[in-house]
Amino acid sequence: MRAAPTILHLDMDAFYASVEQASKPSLRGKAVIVGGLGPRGVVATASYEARRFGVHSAMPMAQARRLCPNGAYLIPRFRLYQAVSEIVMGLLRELSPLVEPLSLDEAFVDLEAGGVAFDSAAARAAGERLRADILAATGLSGSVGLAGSKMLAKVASEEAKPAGLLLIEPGTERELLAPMSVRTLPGVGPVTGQHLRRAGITTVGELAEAGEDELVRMLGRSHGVGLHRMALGLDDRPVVAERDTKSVSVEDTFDVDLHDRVRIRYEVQRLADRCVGRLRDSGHSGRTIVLKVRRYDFSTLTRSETLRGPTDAVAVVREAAARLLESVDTTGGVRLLGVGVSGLADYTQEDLFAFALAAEGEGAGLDPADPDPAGPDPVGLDPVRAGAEGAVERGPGAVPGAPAGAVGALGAALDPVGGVDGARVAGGAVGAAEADPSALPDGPAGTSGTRPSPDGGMGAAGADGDAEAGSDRPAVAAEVHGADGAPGSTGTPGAGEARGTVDSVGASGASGASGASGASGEPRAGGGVGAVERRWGAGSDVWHAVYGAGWVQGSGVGRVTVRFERPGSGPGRVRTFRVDDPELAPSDPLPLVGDGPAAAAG
DNA sequence: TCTGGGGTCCTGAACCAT
DNA sequence: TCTGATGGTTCAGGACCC
Repeated sequence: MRAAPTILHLDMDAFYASVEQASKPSLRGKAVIVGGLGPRGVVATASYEARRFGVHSAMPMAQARRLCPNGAYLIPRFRLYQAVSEIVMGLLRELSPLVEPLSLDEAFVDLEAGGVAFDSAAARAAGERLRADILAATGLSGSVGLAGSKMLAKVASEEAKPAGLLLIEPGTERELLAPMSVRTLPGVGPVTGQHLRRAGITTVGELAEAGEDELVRMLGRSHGVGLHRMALGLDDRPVVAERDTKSVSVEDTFDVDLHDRVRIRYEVQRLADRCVGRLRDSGHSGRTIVLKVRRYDFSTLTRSETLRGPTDAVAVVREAAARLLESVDTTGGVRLLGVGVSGLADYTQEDLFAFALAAEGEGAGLDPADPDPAGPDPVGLDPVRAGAEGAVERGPGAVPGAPAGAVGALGAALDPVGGVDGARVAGGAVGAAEADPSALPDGPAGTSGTRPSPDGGMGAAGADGDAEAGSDRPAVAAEVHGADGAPGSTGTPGAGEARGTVDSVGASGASGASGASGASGEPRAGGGVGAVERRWGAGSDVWHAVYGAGWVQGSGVGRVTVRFERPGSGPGRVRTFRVDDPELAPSDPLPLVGDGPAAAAG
């Protein structure tokens, strides 16, 4: 707690939704909801227009649709948000070397460390200047809180929202905090809040009066002491520029609960592959492997295993995850699976055992984690080590069609009864014709998985996968209703079994779309040389040789509807083309302002 | 109504070594 | 050798955050 309000907290307003509105002028002033579009999706961000309908973050998407049926529902485009975030963080670093990012849209800045401000007046001026600079550089608004501690700066920015600045003068904090809800304090969520309410404590003032001993008794030592200090406005935590990553994990929620044990094992393997890919990207190895299982009733359990030394070997992580799975009862169904690695080291210990195992198991098709060791791994190599990112990331998402087809085939091949899972995937998703055989876990399944799609035409909507597999482009699927009355493309939720990650949300839209939209095209893939029909994901950016930049508002029945507008323009006109119009091509997002994020976002 | 994904931190139990 | 105290590590679960 310092004597001058020189800790700044920046919070961008409705960040994802604001970026989408900035990038698509026709959505400005409209209710925009960004999040997962699958049947189990939740809202990541809602624009302030959507919040007026009662839509808010973490709300189930189905509920949001009921509250705001005419909103524009969009899949997150994290690459674009990241690019915008980098611009904002760059502006913060001009203020001080001590910048502590909390997420893409939030950060603390120590203004004293930057020599920018040592008193209230200078801090306020710096905050105002920052807001103006962010607006000029990105076209977006952010809210700024200034105080003598991180906690109070965060409270201040929350109070300042939207598009404001609030400075809490040291000495006034207790008075300011006293009437506020206990939920205002960081660390008080729904559970603790309820706990406190039952004890008759609803405001920060009451929390301060309760006394440390009482809070320790109720909440435990660490939480109780910390919360009491917060209630008194005491917080000495410094702004920390660099924070070490402690764990890396990936998880998928399935649109339909999984029952088939073979399928569950297969998904765990794929998650292990993706997790190792992420681990290596971050330059880490890790000792503790964690398996997470959320069951049909939403109960969650974790199982972990600590190895003798850190590893980043696919085979080792796969095997450990498979062992952990054996100790879990999945009767009744599984809605989520996750694999994580903690106990990170920033070096990779050469694990000879792992190498031996990898060479023996993955190369020779003897991977003990392979559900069908008899079939040689079509990839033939550690997909991560070999740099075949597609194989790793393809998964549920980047490539809705491929894995769905693959998985469906797996289910169908291994479940003589017809495998509810497999059957549904195969029926809804499709794209088997485009499914990369390397995505299949074994030979026979691969064979059946690569049969031509019976749907044909738009029925193959789910299969945009391979085009995206090797690209960094996020799956861009969206449903836009009411933007100007153009028909939105509503999928058939639940028809597929795509999962809820970012990319898999795309998959969800795609597989569910079954002829509507949701499938993204083949960005930079060379125009899909074969007989593959091009498909366009609603919300994705395109370029037309005559009309210029636009974005896909919907597609179906061999047609794609594009709205031609750019961040700097007014709302644009809508035109419809054949999906194979040679003058229409996918493109990268345009910069929101000037030459901003586009290049970086590409 | 029906609950994402990727994290961090804390607590308590069990186990082991000293 | 047995017992108890103590402390570190591992494991599992839960709460919270964005």
